[in-house]
Amino acid sequence: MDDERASDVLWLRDRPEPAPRRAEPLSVARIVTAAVAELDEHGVERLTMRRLAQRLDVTSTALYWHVRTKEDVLDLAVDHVLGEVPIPGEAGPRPAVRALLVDWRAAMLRHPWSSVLLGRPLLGPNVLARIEFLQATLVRAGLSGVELNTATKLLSNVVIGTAMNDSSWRRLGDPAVMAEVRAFIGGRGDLYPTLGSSGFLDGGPTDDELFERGLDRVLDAVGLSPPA
Amino acid sequence: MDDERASDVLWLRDRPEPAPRRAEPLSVARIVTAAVAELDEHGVERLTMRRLAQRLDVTSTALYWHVRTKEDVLDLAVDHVLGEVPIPGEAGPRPAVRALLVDWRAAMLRHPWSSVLLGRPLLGPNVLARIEFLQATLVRAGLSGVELNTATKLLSNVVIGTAMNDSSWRRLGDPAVMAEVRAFIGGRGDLYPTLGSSGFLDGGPTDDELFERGLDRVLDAVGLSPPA
DNA sequence: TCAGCAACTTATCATCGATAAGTTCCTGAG
DNA sequence: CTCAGGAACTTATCGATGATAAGTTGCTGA
Repeated sequence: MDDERASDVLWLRDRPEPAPRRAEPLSVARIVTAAVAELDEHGVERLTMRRLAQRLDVTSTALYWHVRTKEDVLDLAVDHVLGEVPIPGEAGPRPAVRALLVDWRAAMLRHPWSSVLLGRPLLGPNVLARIEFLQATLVRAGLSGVELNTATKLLSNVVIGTAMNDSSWRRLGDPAVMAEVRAFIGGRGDLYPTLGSSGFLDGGPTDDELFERGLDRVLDAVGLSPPA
Repeated sequence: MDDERASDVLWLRDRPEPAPRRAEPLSVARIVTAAVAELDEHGVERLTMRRLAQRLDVTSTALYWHVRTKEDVLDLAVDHVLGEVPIPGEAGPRPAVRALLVDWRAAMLRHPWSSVLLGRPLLGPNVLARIEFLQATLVRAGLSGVELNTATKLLSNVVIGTAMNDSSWRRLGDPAVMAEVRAFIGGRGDLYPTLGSSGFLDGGPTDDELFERGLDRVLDAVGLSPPA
């Protein structure tokens, strides 16, 4: 791609082959799809404009025709992940909110790199649509004013926090490393007596169960009528 | 530092001046302090091993004597921020937990770059000490088993989520940009009817107030005896 | 038919993280 | 007193990376 030199001598150079006729032209959509795939496979630190271009069979500079910076690509990728979150249909406010948030978290955990990229303001259309739905549903449940905004922020914070935490643990995946961590903390009973023996690090319910338990508590606390 | 060429001709080169006698030698602690300062001033994307070295009046490669990679520096910087969070003294469980979490959030918002770096597992001594305190206090309040771990995760997730969200909004600080965002969302009443009119983006209580309100709800929900 | 623009490629930068190979100064054993 | 040796640096250098500038190509419509 970026390499591949031609001869310096004019007459020895290959004639510019029939030009393979690009099947489908590049587009922002294709770039984003490729970026998400690349991120899923190799993680955020290995996403390079060149690697991305290679995957699309283009030179890296071609990307800049469709996209202004690499950051644009990352923003688009994050919003793409949120596009995977289904917006609940007809349902009572509580089940609707619960489903939205559970799926939101699940989508982020399917793409663990996405939580690393939450640093910048989330303003993509997919994010906004989900926050709009969240808040609209809370309104439907009778919230308003300060209570409404408290609940909106609290709920989205819980999801983002959990995605952040759980996916970062998941990212160090290697069970050997995980065992090392447990051994380190468990071995320092002087410093971490509670953490070492509470089952916080191992055993017990899965992340998902703990999250859903916590979420139900928050939904209660926020004033969404408890499940029948 | 890294530049500054000498003559190629041996006899024309300056004699190696008296060697300014380094006052205090480099150390991991000094590196971290400088890193935090640099991050506070210029943000995460401008932290460079060279800039960091320059601030310490050393060449960039000198840093690698004390630190293995740049990531080490970032990990240390994040843990340093958590070191600023005071561990509450004698107090009832609820006020203690509340104070810890409020201060935790405040520390992260004082260093808005820190939330961007939460991607990796938090295993520094300062983080662990605070999580240990959190969980120990919850035990003191009577929690145990699944309830305990649910509460621990939920509470830390709420803090991390809020730090993430609020600091990313704060980071786009420029009121002009903020106004632009508001105008964009408010102008799309077709897409975002609720968000545009709920005061979610502007007016009303500050981030801090909304956070503390939400936190109190969660503390209730988690089974910490409500305040007297 | 040909001007002109969209959609690329080639060439090239400055900058970055990191390694390898010196260099210098201080310390302590003899 | 000295001098070996290691701690704490510096110089030189590498390959990658994000990004820009300046071509090049081929389709389209007047």
